[in-house]
Amino acid sequence: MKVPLHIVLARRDRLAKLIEQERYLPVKELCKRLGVSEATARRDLAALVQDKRITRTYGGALSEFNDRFPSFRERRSLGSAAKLKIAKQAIPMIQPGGTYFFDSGTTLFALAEAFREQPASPVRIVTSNLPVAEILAMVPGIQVFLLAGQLFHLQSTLLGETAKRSVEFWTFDLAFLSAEGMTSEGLWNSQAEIVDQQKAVMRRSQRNVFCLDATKLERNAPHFLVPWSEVGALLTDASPARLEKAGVPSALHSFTAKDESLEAQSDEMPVHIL
Amino acid sequence: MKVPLHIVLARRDRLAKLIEQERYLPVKELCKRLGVSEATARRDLAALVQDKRITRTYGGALSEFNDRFPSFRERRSLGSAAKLKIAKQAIPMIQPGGTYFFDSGTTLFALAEAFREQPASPVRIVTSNLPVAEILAMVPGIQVFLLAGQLFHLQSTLLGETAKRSVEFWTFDLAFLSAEGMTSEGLWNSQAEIVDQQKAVMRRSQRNVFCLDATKLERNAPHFLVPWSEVGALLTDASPARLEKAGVPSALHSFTAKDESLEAQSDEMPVHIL
DNA sequence: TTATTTATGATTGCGTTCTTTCATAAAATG
DNA sequence: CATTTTATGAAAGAACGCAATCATAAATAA
Repeated sequence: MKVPLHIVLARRDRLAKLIEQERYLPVKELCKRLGVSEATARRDLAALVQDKRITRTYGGALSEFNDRFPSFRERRSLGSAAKLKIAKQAIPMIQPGGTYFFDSGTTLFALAEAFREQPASPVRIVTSNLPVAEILAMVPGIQVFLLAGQLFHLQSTLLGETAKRSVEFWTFDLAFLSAEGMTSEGLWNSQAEIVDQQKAVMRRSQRNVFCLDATKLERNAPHFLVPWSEVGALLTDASPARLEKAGVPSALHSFTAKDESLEAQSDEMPVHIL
Repeated sequence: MKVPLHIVLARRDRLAKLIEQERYLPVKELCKRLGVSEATARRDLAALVQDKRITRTYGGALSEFNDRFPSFRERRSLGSAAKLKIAKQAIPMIQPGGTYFFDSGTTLFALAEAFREQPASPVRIVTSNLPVAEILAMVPGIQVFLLAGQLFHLQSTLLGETAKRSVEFWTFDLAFLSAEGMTSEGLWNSQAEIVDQQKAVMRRSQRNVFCLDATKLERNAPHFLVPWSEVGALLTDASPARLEKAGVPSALHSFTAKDESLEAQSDEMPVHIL
């Protein structure tokens, strides 16, 4: 029989969390835990695969691991040229005495690694990104604060209601944020909880700077984050031509200083910033 | 046909590494990559399961994720005999469905390491102790929550006003706490911020269990934490005689089950609990 | 309210994986 | 060298998972 939509979505969320926690679960086990038939479990799994939140295997399901959410340590090494370019442009935005938020994701980890080499001091860094916290806590002059929240080891990030609430303790001079995809409408992310948290951060921040490499262009994700009108700045290695074609407002195409040596390492053109 | 033993073992090693790299591989894929029949692949997989190097699923195999972070394996060994004894006594107190607080400090890290080996499931673990969070977040069935707070790298712990406030989100069935010293008056700690946070935790917890090895006996520290009257239970490897001499109330000397094999490993006598 | 939509679980047929058995050929063993 | 041991792949049948179909009942829309 039909069931209210919010119940279905809540169950799928529970399902995704179960798989995230256990890393792998066979279909039968999922049926037992959710109290649904195999047919429904399969349908839910198919929906989560569609949203790229899990990976299906014969007889079960894995938490997402290969293309979009490899575990943090695996992802670190990938796509470093583009991320380095973005980081180089972001670092001058960090001024002594300020309070900055670092979002989850490998792009922000790359920024943290670069920032560690030429830190502004003193600064306060607030993050839900454990690897970021760990490397920056070692640097003299940097105070590192973690949000509260549930720790998901595959992403090494803190999420959930408590994370969102602990954002309210802060006001940020600037928040460095990331997303899974950008289209003409704006920015998208794959998990509702991440979006919620990011929105909470944006409300507490004077400026919001989004860091997305070119692979995110014209890519969709299940949850809408923000329209371009609310994006303060975009740091990317995508060319103006590609941004134009993807429908990113031209106000966000404007250049900052180019770094020729870095450009040579990437097939994309220079970094842009409003 | 029969094949030399070292070839077989080398192939199994390759197989284990493949699975570790990819986290999951279906049997057919393994056959292709190793150039063997399904029968042989299955037999190899069974051998690796026997050695606890992988986990088998219907249609494939998963890496055994504890082995994916070798740094934790190294750290596992440095738990002293006293801390192990305390951990062994603490673990039965952790019941499925409960919410538990793990304090900062190496004693609680040792407890977390022991708990990981025989976890109750499902449980919620709340901590300000980053190493504890990291190792427990990998265990299926354990939900790990971090408090907010400033990260102090030397102690790998979260402290400060935000940490204290984020304790207020929780109520604990039981809190495992540590301290720097115990005297006839009660328990002491070295940092005011730690004491503040511990007091906040104790207010939110139904039971408070303190874990202190015998070296803490008759040791002072600058900040007073609690009198013995407010201590729910004490887990220690100190003998009743020494506790008596140090002025610890005899109500806290009472025995639980002894573990003879463990006693032999320590110069101190058995673990006590109220 | 009535009508429409749709989430669900049961069923059926098909494809996949698993276990067991067996013959074979090469390694081990003496 | 002769004998024993055993790693291998093939095959058969059982067990299992999957996609498609369908009736049902509850949610949604009118």
